[in-house]
Amino acid sequence: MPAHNTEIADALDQVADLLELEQGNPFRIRAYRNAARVVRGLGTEVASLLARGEDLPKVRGIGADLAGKIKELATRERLPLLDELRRHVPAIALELLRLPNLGPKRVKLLCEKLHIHSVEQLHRALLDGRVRTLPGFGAGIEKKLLEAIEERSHVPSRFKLAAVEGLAAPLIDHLRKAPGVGQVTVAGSYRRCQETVGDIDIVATAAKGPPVTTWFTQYPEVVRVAAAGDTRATVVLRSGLQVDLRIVPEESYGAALHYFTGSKAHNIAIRRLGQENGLKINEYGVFRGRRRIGGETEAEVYKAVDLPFIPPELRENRGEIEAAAAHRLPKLVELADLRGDLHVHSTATDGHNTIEEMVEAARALGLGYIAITEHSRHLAMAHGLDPARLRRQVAEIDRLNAHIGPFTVLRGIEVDILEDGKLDLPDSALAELDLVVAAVHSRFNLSREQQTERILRAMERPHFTILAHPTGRLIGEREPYDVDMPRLIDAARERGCFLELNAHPDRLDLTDTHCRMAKEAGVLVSIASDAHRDTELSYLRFGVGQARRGWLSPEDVLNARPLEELRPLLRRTIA
DNA sequence: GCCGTTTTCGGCCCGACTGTTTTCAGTCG
Repeated sequence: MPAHNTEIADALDQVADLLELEQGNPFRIRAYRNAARVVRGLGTEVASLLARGEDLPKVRGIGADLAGKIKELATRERLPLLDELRRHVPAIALELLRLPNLGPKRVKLLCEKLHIHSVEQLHRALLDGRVRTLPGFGAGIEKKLLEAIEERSHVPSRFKLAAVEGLAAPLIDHLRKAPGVGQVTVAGSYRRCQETVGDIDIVATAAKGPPVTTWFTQYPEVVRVAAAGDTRATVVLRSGLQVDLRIVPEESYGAALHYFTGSKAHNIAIRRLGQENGLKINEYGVFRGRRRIGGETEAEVYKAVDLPFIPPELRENRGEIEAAAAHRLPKLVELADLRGDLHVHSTATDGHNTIEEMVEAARALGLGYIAITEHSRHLAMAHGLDPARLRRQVAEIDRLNAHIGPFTVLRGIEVDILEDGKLDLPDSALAELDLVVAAVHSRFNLSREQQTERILRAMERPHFTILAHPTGRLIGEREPYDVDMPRLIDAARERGCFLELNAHPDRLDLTDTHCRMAKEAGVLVSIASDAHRDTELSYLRFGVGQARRGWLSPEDVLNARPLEELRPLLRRTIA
């Protein structure tokens, strides 16, 4: 059984953790972390590359040794180095490393001096006052660790974008009223539109920092102030979300925003470029010796290293720097590029608004068309449509289209893909429609081979247009079902059908790397809201964020096309 | 562990905050 990329990446990260605990060479540790990140973001499974007799792509930072280890993990699923390290380091050490304020040094002390073997034991040792007797520990750290252990059980470790949006907006409003504050911007993974966010980073400008950090820590939602200095502060909100604020002078705004937007890997690569050109780049600006040569805007930071501006969503050090240097950055899709939405529900099944209400909401967003795609009969709990009810809905849509003016409702369905790969409605019913969105809603636990075959068979059906939420995951709640995405993408290209990027903030699949694979294969992506009520059409913004992370341009997006260009593409799938 | 138009050895991004250190180590981002 060859290993998946995520498993390879986890193993490499674990090597890094273990080396850290052994206080190994920090640059060696970084090399392993970097390799883990590269493998995780790779479009293709390493194991299938090797099975096809191909080699790993050449990536800066992965030399002969790491490439060998990655291959070994992919094929043999074992790594002698990892086994060896595990023998030296107790398993609990890895777990303790995840706690705040515990790094390799303190973890080592805990294990060696207090013989801690579980988090519960640490908890007891903290309560007994044994921990504070160790060098480097004191009452302060004791308190923080106790808080962290007690908090751990009931706070989600990562937050979905939609949740963060709701928490960040009022905080930003609060900060804008701080004494002497200028700009206030959310940076970090939130600005990069990562699908989940561990904490939020805010960059603010002000001539004097302390009044702003004080104002910040007095925000009513703050339950704990983890740190507060003159220019930075960290708090935890009632929701459990951690917020870091950084205050810089106005002339450093761009450099600070760049620095705190990350990603870390992107920043390291940019700083390194600067260094090669004799520059020092930090959060205060770009410096040649002591002379500051830029940093008021992000564009100045990039200009200093001879690059054009790189959009935040691309900043993962996954080739964007090389692409920028070669002037081959994609022109990324924007929300305003979307002309319609190809996955929308109504009250006919499990939606909460009528088709007319959904049309009004779509119009208000500036869209020109939506497809009504109800569930099919197999999804009984959603009161899915049978052929007769579908026929009646089609007639209703035709009547509606006659008088809603410059807007079109497309006749669609979200048909279930049954376990054997058949679709839940007969071809005769599907033939009446403008498009058929097909989805897996059952039997998520099939083997990779079976699940892939099931979907491939469905794709062969004559009216199959779009594969909805292609991995079925619910972020933080349900793992994706096991499916060979490269094979699905290949099949979609051959078949001339499309993949959905479901914009619901709980789903957001395709993932960014899968979007990029689809783009490279020439398979168009439908960014669709899957709205079940009128307010959810605006979820398209999350889909666009994910699409941008996947390097998609307007021409890669099915519903960035006006209706007259869309229709022939949809018809092409009616084989 | 990686890498090279200064180098195949000796570098490797850079700074803030905390605590218990009384001048800085550990941790974090």
